[in-house]
Amino acid sequence: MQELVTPKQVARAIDVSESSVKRWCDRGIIPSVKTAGGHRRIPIAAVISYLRDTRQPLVAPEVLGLPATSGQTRWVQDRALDVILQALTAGDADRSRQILFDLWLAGKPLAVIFDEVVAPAFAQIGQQWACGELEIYRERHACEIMTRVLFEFRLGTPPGDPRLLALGGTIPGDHYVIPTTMVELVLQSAGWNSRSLGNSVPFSSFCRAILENRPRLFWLSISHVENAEEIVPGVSSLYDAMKEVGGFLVLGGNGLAPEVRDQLPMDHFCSSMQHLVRFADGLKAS
Amino acid sequence: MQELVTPKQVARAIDVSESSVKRWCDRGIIPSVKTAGGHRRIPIAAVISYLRDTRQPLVAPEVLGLPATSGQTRWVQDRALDVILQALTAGDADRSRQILFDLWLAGKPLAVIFDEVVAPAFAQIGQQWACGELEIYRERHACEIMTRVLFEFRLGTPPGDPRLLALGGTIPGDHYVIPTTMVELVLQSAGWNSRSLGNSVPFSSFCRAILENRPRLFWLSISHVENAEEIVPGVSSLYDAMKEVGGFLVLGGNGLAPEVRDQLPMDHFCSSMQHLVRFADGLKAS
DNA sequence: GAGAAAAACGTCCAAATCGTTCATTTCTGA
DNA sequence: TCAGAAATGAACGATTTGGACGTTTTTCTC
Repeated sequence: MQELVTPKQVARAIDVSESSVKRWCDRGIIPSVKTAGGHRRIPIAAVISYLRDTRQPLVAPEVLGLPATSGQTRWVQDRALDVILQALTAGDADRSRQILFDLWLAGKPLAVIFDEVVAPAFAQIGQQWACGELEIYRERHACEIMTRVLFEFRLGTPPGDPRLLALGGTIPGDHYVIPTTMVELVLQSAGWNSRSLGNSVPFSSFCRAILENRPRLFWLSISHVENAEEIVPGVSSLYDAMKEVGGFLVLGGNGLAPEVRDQLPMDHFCSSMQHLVRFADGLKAS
Repeated sequence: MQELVTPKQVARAIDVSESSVKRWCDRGIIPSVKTAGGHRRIPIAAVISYLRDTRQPLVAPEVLGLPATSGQTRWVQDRALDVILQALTAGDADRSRQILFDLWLAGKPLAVIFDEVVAPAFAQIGQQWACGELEIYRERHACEIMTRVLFEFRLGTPPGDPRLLALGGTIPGDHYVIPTTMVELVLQSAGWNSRSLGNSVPFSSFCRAILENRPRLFWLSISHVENAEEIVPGVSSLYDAMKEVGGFLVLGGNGLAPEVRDQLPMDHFCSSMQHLVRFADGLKAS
């Protein structure tokens, strides 16, 4: 735990301008020290006591909850996975939110956070669960917590261009909410008007959704396949529908065996959220 | 999303003069904090609870970054069910949120809103879907929208007493997120520290969760029963676990046949969210 | 260890907010 | 109905705040 933080961090944490924090430091309202070069460093204890004095709520505690990010400090990225894994399996929602929010404040794109922290964390949780090392309820609770945190992020991203409609969801029998929510979020943050239609939607109904809403992009998040023989005809029908409305079909998720994947008609297969963003950006440009 | 707002913003949002807002802050009618320089900062939560208490209309919610309101609360209360049904089946997330937020601002308790608007709406949606009058994807999308709106409400309710731990979830094969989320929310607004452990959790793992976390209350939201023969032994094991930790088991949901329900050991069966609140309040008192 | 990118520095200024005062409007009870 | 009390909204100079700017320090990378 870092003892000293910068005025910028304090400003974000208590929702005032950096100028004010600097002024208060200089006036001694917030005790601070200076580096040899004249940069202010504020002890966390000083921030806490200031907040107590003014009765102010800590607007963004996550900024102070972790060691200084100061932009690109490696520390957070390297340890984020370990720390969030621990928090998620312990059912600590606040800490999980804190870690992701801190990365976001540090300027990391959502796609990177999802690829490098969230996805690996749940891969490991899934593995531990499969090995019997982790109680099922802890795995479920971790999913529940992450779902909530993702929804909170959703509130922070501005609505996308209404003309860039992206729809998607999961196929019958696939109840994993997190991946399709991540896709929705990532596309939204890339400027799309994206909405997940939900989990376990039959192919035929997806087709109707496509024909009725005419999205420019349609995604399928495939984490689990219940009926293998339905996949090929189902995806084919979606592909045909997308061609009819002049849009593109994107698939993703690690529930598909490679030999099945090769049989499926699609415009793109995304092995990561960052791939998806690149493809979606290319589509936007055209 | 901005946590703290200025008196001027509040004044514009509820269409009163800035002077009045300042006076209310100073008198404590609207709790507020001050910056080091003496400027007032008002937590949005304080504004909302003031509006709820005084039944004042929120004229310009966008100033505070809040969802739109119709302003016509009376009209909304009468026709809320019809209007939200229409919005949900049309996939209009903003309008659905607006209706519920209007009701909430008008001072309706969450339990009442859920019992009289949300539950009937989804009952009807489910019926239309079963009759084939409604595309499946529309039903799923409606669920998706409601899930998101419910999570937004979750942010508005203060955290409960940490000693009043309530846990719950749904049984294997039950993937309905909305009811268990509503229970979590209602208990939270009743002052409990409640968390849904997730969907489709095996009974044995629920037992572990109970023994490890020792909740005072445990709920099961039963919307769908996959294996009828598992129910009686499963619920019995939960009941025994709750008795071991000195807590109470509550069941709810319309997925249970009456003859099955009578065989199940439990402390209370809740046919509505308002019943649940009453039971939980009684528990709190003791 | 040097070069480059990012963050923080100090300073300045327009805009916002402060506390106060004072008409005006609204409420209340005889 | 009307006088007095209470609340509201507007106006004022003094103070605080937030953002912009070019310069300096820190951090990252090679």
